[in-house]
Amino acid sequence: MDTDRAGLRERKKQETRIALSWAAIRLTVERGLDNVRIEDIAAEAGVSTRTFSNYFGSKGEAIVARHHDRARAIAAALRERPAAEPIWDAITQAALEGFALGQPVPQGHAADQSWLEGLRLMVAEPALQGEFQKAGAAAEAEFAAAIAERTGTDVAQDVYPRLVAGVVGAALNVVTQQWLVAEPPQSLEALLRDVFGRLAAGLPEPH
Amino acid sequence: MDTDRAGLRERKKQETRIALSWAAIRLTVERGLDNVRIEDIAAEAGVSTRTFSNYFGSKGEAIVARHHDRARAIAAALRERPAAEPIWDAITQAALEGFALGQPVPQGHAADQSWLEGLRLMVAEPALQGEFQKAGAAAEAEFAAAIAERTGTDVAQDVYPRLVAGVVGAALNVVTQQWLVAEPPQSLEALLRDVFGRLAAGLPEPH
DNA sequence: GGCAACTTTGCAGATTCGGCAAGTTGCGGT
DNA sequence: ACCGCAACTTGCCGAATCTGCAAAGTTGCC
Repeated sequence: MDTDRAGLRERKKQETRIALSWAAIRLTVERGLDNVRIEDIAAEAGVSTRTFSNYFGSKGEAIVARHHDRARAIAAALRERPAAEPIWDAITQAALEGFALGQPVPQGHAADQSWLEGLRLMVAEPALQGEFQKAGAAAEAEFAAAIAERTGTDVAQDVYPRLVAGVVGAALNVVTQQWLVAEPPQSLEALLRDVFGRLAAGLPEPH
Repeated sequence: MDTDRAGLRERKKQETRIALSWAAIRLTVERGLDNVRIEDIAAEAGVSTRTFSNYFGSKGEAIVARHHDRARAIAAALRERPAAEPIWDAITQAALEGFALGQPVPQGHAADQSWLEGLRLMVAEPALQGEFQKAGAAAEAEFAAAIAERTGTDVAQDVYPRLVAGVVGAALNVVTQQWLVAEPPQSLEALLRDVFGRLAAGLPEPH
């Protein structure tokens, strides 16, 4: 989390983690999930395969790590929003902040068409679906805690915070997917506002 | 799907599938996920390990198979609801029907305390979280299709059907979890009505 | 009865997973 | 500056999983 305040040790760990995750993503986008072995990812990141296992339990986990970090960033951002702010406004803002941080497309791949195509293939990979969901679920726990805190409810007793957290997670998934696929492209901000607006309105049927 | 109309062949396949899934669940509840090998599950169901792999790609898949089937049943039930019915009523009813079918606790384990305890441990298993979510996600595709059909929207273009499907999936997860943990126990019906009611109301903050 | 389609199964090779012990390196105390 | 501890990396190895392939056993249908 804190890329600044931390010893060399901690920094290096983060670097390896990110290097591994990114290597996993890049190779998967380029070759397809099945054509990437852990060995390749480790080599790409300059560590041993055994070290890979120290960081992630599987290929999927590594690939989804950035997704996971972003979700946690959003949860963290939510805690920072003023308590007086209506909850859906707060969530929308937190999501915007979280998405603003992580660049999903580092380096020079920004407008690369084949990269985008590979990305779409990757997120469509059935074996990764569960992994993405799992990452979201892990973050949802933090969400739920943040929401419980804000609304004075109890995570253990009340359904409310977990329900909102789950719904937000689902919404983020849909937004991410739609953003990736939409033709013509839509801005993340517009998508987020649209989706959270619908949620706050009780998901009325469109007509 | 059709346990009736089908040859002996199809019936046997379903039986094996269910036997495997249930063996996986039972052994996991009793011993814990890490102490169950595919070999054990296959033996329990009276087939070879190779056959296990013909049905499921992993232990996790086998364990969540029933969960998965139920989610699909709910999606199917939704299609049967009258088109005029308000959407949240239809979804609530479909969920009630879907849950009514699958007995999560066959045999004589119904009120068994240690069984319940094992179940809680099982659903808390991190390695299975993703699996559960994945099963839900697979069903969500059918949900989205059903909702799109009902509301005259387009799954590919509109965000609405996927958003609702995702939200419903999240809601079902929360309900299942709450139902399993709630002390004192709450009825599924009450939980479902509560949760879907909140969703339809735009998830207002409790006070 | 007999053929065609489907399912089960054993086997082998590739890959992944996780414990263990040895080697390295950052961090803090003296 | 020095030293010892704790953390991290790594290689090695065995257990477990996954998958293709071909043989053997079943089922459905004429």
